[in-house]
Amino acid sequence: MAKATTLKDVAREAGVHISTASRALNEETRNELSSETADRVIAAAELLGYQPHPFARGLRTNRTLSVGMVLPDLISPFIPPILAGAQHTLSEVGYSLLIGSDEVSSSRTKAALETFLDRRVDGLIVANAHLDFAPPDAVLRREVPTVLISRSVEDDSFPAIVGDDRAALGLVVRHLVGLGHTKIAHVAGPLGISTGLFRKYGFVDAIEQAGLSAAQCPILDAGSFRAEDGHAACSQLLDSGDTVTAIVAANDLLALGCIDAIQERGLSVPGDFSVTGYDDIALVDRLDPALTTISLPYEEMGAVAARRLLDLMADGGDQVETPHAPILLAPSLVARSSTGPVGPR
Amino acid sequence: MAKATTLKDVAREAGVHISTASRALNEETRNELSSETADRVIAAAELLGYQPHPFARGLRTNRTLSVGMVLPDLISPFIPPILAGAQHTLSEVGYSLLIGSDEVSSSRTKAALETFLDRRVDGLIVANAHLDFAPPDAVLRREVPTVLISRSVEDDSFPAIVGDDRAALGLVVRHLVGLGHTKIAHVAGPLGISTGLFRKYGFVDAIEQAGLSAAQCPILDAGSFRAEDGHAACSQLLDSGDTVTAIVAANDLLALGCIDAIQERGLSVPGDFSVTGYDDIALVDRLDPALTTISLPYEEMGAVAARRLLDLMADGGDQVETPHAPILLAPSLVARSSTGPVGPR
DNA sequence: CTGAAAGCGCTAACAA
DNA sequence: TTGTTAGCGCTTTCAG
Repeated sequence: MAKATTLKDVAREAGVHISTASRALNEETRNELSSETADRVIAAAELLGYQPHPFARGLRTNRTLSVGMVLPDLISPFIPPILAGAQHTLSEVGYSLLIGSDEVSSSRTKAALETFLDRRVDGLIVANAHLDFAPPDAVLRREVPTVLISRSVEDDSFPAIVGDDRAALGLVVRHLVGLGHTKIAHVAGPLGISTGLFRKYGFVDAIEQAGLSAAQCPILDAGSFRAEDGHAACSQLLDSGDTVTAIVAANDLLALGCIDAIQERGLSVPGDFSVTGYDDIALVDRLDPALTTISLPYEEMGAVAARRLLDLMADGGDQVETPHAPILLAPSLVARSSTGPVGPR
Repeated sequence: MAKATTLKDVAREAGVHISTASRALNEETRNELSSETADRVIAAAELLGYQPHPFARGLRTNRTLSVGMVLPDLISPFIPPILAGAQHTLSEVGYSLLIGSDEVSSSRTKAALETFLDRRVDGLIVANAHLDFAPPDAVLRREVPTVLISRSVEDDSFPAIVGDDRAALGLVVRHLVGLGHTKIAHVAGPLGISTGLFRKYGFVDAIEQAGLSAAQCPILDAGSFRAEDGHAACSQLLDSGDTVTAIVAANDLLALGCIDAIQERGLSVPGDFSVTGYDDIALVDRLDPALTTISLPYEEMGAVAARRLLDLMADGGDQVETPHAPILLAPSLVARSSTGPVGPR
């Protein structure tokens, strides 16, 4: 690797002292110089293809212009848009994004976080949703600005960007009630993950708001967000002889598993049961039946999180200690053919 | 931000000189010390929670332990697994991954690449597939180890990890021929992108290998990888009165567009036309008809690329100049219900 | 085996 | 307006 041209080279080329060159190349200090020398230095830098060494600079300024992002994984359908939103927002203002994923293990989350801390990132975006996860001390001590995505923390001690699960479940339940359903089941996701838990709470709330009988609206725990577990939970429901006419699943995959279980028994969706999902992942609009689901602006979530983080970092050391109210992003209902009026069954 | 403990602190705590502390904490130089002092330093480091500052180290060693990855976008279904494969492989050996996406614009690719270069990444993974893209000089001059994904370059001057499009199209065409098809059309993707172009070449080859008449196997250019363009290309084919019985699309989305166009005309898949896709994206197995397609080990592609890059970086400055034969990853055919025997039509 | 000292490339006081 | 001088935290000769 040919060694890069340094500031010293530029200074020599321009016939000035190295510190003069530094000032000329730095927006904020350029006005301390005569425009002639400044121009000369800039020309020299251009000529030599000078690029400041970020490490040398960072060593002085204590900033890395990088932020770390921890994700539960890279594959789940709603993750890439979040990543994209954050990446674009950050790169526009010169920040680089480091990524780490934990593959659903909170020990790896911690490891990823510690790697980022070691690398002295200027900020952190944590999209890990495990409720049992405790961040490293340095994070807790607010030494590095941090925002949460899809996860709120009990004491609001960090800014959080979350989908409004309560509103979403309200939309879903009202949609079903509008179709005549009064006995509605919920197939819940993993309750150790905030999205799983909060959607369940949202469901309970929505049922109450709608004036339905909680006793007639059972909740099944699928324990995960996978289709097979939705299938299992729904099978159990169907075999129990329960008389619900609609099933609200905590995400799209669980909903697909439910539909499988229903169809396996020779029953139809939405003829015998209406089923709803959550996330509006790709191609669920093309399935038969097309899935009624909740759409969330995931890309915007990433972007909002990044902007919030930029604000935080701009505030510098004086971290606001006051509780941060979570920023809720509005969901929308996408009604398709997996839901319909209550049948005569 | 409370200032972190430095090597100097550790040295003072252990009662040794700073350089001694450095040696004790460095695997390779530890044996130059008496094990007692070494242990003492290590204990002190542990006690103070010492973490070496990567910038200070990087400034000396000229290594950043980071690699940059440029992707066409973050959303396309086959991208996240590639990213995941690379990320895991690299993080296991202590490298961090910086990501940049270009949103299908080669100017942004260049910008991303230059950002990475400025940040002095130790290596580069370029998954950008634009054939008209010219990398920055520094990359061309081999100043930083680089591997390509899903893109091979004419002169084999960079190692490339690619799916074996030729083999894949061979599988597809033989599958169709096995079902009795002899007139097969190809709906090609964008020809300015290597995957689009090479799949087209692969199709032409496969037709020839199978001994079919090229004249009876038309090629339509969809110009993109989107369903709507597949729909348009296929509509044109259907309206032209052509007598093909099977359609090989360059990716799954194009295939779905083709199926739409066929069904709109009251025709059936696979009754009247067999249709194949490419990529095996999520949920195409649940569509009606379920899509026959090609599955590629995308996660492995990311992992292989990362390993290849690690090798390259380990080789240090002495970049092998000899041409690098592309590493081909084997595709597999996933036969589903969108293909069937030639009908009586 | 350990200490001294130089310096990676840059910025930020402080002088002139 | 410009130059001088210290370092940022670390590794690495070079002495001892």
